[in-house]
Formats: sequence, C-alpha cells, structure tokens
Amino acid sequence: MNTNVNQPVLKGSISVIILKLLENRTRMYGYEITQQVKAITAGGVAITEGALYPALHKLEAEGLLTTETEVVEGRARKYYALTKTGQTEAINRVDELVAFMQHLQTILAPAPPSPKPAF
Amino acid sequence: MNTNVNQPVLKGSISVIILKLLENRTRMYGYEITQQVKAITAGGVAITEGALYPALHKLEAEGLLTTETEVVEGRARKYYALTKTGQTEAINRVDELVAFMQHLQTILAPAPPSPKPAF
DNA sequence: AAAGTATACCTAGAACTTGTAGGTATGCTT
DNA sequence: AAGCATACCTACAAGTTCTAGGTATACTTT
Repeated sequence: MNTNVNQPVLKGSISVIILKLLENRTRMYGYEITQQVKAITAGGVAITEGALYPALHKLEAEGLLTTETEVVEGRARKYYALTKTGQTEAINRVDELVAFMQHLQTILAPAPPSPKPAF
Repeated sequence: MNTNVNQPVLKGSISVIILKLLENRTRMYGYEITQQVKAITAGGVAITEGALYPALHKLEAEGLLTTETEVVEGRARKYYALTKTGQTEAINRVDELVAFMQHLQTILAPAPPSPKPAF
C-alpha cells in the first residue's frame, strides 16, 4: 500500500538527494537509498522506484556514479559510488538547491511584507 | 538577455509562489508577479513568462483565481485575485511545500549523520 | 524618424522529471 | 502455498517548465 506522500513533486531534487546521500557514504544500493530517505524524513518523503532507477542510471551515464554488483544473501545488489567528478558535482548541486530553497523560503515566509503594523 | 538563474527547476513551486504572493495582496497582474519575485529574491529566482501565464490560467481554471482586465496607461493589465477557495488552498499548498522543504533540508543538512565524532 | 527598451499579454512545442503500473526473482515467515 | 520484504528493472502517462517565438503600447535614445 503506497500512501501518496509526495504532493509537491521533487522535480530535480531526486538526483541531488542521491548525490548528497552518497557524499556521506562510500557506497549505497538503490533499495537502500529509498529506505534511508524514508528513515531520515520519518516517512515524509518517499522516492518511488520508477523515479529512482532512471535517476541512478542517468547519473551513471553522466559519469557522476560508478557501479559494482554484488550478490548478498542470495540477492543481487548494485552498489553506486561517487566518481571524482561526482564528488564535486554533489557539492555544487547541493549548494544550488539549498540556495534556491532559501530564496523560496524568503517568498513563502509566513509574515507578509506589509509596511504597516498589525493594526 | 536572460541569464539562466533557475538551475533547480521550480517544479510545482510556481503555482504556490503565485498563491502566496496573492495571499498578501488584494490583486496582482502577471508582469507584476515576475518583477516581485525578482525583487524579493534579489534576482535569484526568475519566473519565465512561458511558465507563469499557463500557471495563472490553470489556477483560474481550477477556480482558485478570478480575473479583471483594466487598461492602465494605455496598456491592458489582467489582474488576478484569490477566490475564497483560493485562499484556503493558498494556505494548504504553502504549508505542504514548507513541510516538504523542511524534509529536504534534513536530508541536505551539511553535517553528515555519522555516529562517530570529528576525530 | 528609427531603433531600442520596458511594459504587458499570449501560445506551441520541446525537454525533462516523476509517477503509475506493471514485470522478474530470491528468501523468509505464516 | 501464500504473502511479504528485499532487490532490480522498464514503458508509458502525466505534469511542469523552458525555449522561442508572437503581438502591442509607451517612452527614450540615436
């Protein structure tokens, strides 16, 4: 049962999330990423597999990730790790997204920019 | 000259930005919205017209906005204002996006969630 | 007078990301 | 035997935004 947790779609965020998670670890596999995101956000954000795997493949095609497949407990796992380019790109893209979010927060700030006092 | 300011595309954010800006004002017209966003974010975020107008038309079609056209200084302006439904939806969608951004920040937080101390 | 810039609206189509909905397969538990 | 978690994948639909055009007025500069 997949209870639709992502209303505000994460356009462009998924790849940044992937890069950020890998920045802190030597390597991760796809399923692990989905579980980590769920865990970190207490279920608030769920990356669907239909979005994750194409994103991983694209990052690999861009040369930001490398893969190594291993069989663990009878099941195949495809581990992803940052390349050198991937490391610098991770920093850049995270910075970009953070800067953008700060701008967004300025716009969405609860207090309206009204010049006159409360009453 | 349009210096590409939006790398992390604002998927789904534009309509929320529109609703938020209108929450604080009685009405605004399209061009005014683009200038306001630029001003608030010090040029950091630019809403393109190709994204803005379709978004406005969709919000109107959804019943969240109403329009009235006026001619000001020889030029036609189309003013948009929140409907009653639009007011409640503005609150809901802003809350949603803010909540989502908080989750994103948890993931993108500069400090890696490593259990061991600095050294 | 012509050209350029700011204002002010619009649309068509491309590009891109994500979600839906399927598929395959193993291991474990009921 | 069925169901669930693990673990990968893809095709297609849906949706948003960007690019790149278009029209038109007012004002300033050349």
